[in-house]
Amino acid sequence: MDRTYSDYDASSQMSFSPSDDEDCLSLQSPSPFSNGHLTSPTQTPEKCQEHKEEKKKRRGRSRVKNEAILHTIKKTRRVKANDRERNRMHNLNSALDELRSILPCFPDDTKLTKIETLRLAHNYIWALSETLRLADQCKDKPENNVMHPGYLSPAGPSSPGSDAGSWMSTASPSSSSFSVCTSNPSSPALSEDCFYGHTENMFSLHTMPQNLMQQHNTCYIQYQ
DNA sequence: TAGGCCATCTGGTCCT
DNA sequence: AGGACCAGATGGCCTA
Repeated sequence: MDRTYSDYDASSQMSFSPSDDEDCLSLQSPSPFSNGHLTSPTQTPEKCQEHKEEKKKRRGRSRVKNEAILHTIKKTRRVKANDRERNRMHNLNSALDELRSILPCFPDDTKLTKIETLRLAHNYIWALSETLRLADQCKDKPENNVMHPGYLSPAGPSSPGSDAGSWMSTASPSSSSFSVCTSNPSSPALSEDCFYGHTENMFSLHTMPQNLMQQHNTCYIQYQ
């Protein structure tokens, strides 16, 4: 069972060597001569002076020991904080791994970086939402049974309303602009570099929508 | 070898 | 008071 810091503080006092205890006791507890100063009639002025110097030395030693104890306490707290921080980061990484595992179809041999994972997840969510939105539109207008959402085509949207390049991009929104992605401010940003350069980390353009068709009966969506 | 990514440590700040 | 969270620093590993 772990000790709390206060536990440690208390127990650390018990870790003194016997001589430490003796020093502390002699400084803190009443001496046979009472109240910490010499009242014995047998004390000479010389002995009194020696005793004062001895007390001064002991106080000095005690201060050094107290500083050492504080240092030890700080060090112990730091070690525990480091341990917690390590665990926290491990939990964060586990969550990222879970996220990676549900992002479809990236090659098993290449692990998405953290930033790629987050951006891909963002774009994936956006694409799912967009697909559902289009499916709802199709329900409302059954006569329009063929749709071509623009984000399914590398060439860009087929109409201004079905916009936005590719949801599979992991590019930074701050990276270079790509005309396809600028038509809808709510869509994930996309860079040309990413669109053409990082696709080895992504799944096929058509994979996700086909899955979605099966899952959501969005059978009106067709591909070229 | 430079640059990217990552794990870890660390001190500060906020929250309970 | 103690834990959670955060951001900066640092060093190791890998790749182009």
